[in-house]
Amino acid sequence: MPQASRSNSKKERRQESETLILSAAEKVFAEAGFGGATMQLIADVAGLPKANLHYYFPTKEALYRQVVQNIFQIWLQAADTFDNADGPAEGIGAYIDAKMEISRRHPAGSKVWASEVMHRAPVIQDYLETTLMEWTEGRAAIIRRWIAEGRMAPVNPNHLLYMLWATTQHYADFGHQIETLNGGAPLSDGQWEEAKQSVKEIILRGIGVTS
Amino acid sequence: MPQASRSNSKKERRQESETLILSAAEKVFAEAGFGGATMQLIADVAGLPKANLHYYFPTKEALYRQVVQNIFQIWLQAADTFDNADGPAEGIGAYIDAKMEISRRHPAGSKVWASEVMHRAPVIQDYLETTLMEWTEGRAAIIRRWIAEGRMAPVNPNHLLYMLWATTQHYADFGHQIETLNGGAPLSDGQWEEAKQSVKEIILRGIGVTS
DNA sequence: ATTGATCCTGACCGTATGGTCAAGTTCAGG
DNA sequence: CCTGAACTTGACCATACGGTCAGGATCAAT
Repeated sequence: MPQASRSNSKKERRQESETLILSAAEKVFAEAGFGGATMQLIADVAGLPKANLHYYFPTKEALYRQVVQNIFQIWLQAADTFDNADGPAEGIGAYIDAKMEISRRHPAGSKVWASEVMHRAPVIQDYLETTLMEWTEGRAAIIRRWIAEGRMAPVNPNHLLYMLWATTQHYADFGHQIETLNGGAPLSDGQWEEAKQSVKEIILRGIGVTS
Repeated sequence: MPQASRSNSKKERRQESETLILSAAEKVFAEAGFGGATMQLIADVAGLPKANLHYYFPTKEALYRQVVQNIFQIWLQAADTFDNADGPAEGIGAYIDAKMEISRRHPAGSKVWASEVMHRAPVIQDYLETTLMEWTEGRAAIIRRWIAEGRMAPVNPNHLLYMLWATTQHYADFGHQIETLNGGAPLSDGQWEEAKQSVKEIILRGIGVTS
């Protein structure tokens, strides 16, 4: 009988190897960019021989594509906070919290995403045109409703969303700059909290919401 | 006698060649990243043989370094608007205008800068630690003074600056995403104006300044 | 017209990279 | 215990890359 209970079934080991490789790849792609990353370095970080990587992912591009898609999923997940909200203060506030948390927990992923978009999205252009487009229009509609209901100032929804993305992701993508300006030390727990509060405070007040 | 009046003196031609190469390099580095860019492609874009590039710039890294330094100069130039201002509305408003204009006019440069910082600033770390650090502290002091004078809300100056950088540079670095969400078309003149106004409106209101 | 310095470039070189492969190892299922 | 499929990996290959160089072209100064 198949040993479903054993911790290392064949399927599970495959899953583990893929996760290990994807995690190493995310780091290396974030630090070196797609062009600067090498399969050898990813293999070293993962602690596997290079040929093994090509067993699980046929090409460097396939591996990269998987990394980017994983990030995109996390990115979209933060959307829930927006939908289930009662109003702008709660919805946008929670969205900022969620995205700041992503910047803090997945800085490498954020950088890979930024790099991909900066280079004209060679592998996820279709996602931008479909999923992201729909997501954006949906949230813009919610914002417009809030405005119509007089619950926030009449601002352009798209530019508000861009500001939310820009500001929150900045803490991951430009984390090194922030760290340098912080005297070379990563932001402490308290400083992260302060960052989150600052962003929320300025933006919420900026759209006429008194939290 | 040296032909100082002739349009193509030796010095001028050297200058022209260097500018041509730097311009091509900026484009290619922005589109492919440092690792993905090739000297051959830069040469093709510049319309010169590859060996010629190595005559003016000994290595790929030296060329890249020059590109990054040029961007940094433009970046710092926008600071003037901050210093010569009477108060937060004028100072920060003008700074946003200036940085939005940079995003519009130098999108490639902005991307190169972003890429450099994202990759832990391998070639301009010293600039971050000296020039940028001083610049930031100087502007933070101005903001603190404005706050003390009761001319704006008491916000953390550093996080305000990060927000200004993030939001304005987003329009260059993530221009492709914005373009896609705009139906595939670059922002029109009017849309750029709207973007600028939106950013200024939300941030100025967000820091308690009624422009 | 001569000359020396600067500029230009095709051909070349060593290396590192993405990817392949064949021979071996492991292991679930019978 | 056998067997075949899934997995692992050291050795290898073709290519593309950054960089070099020798020889020629250009041109300001005399």
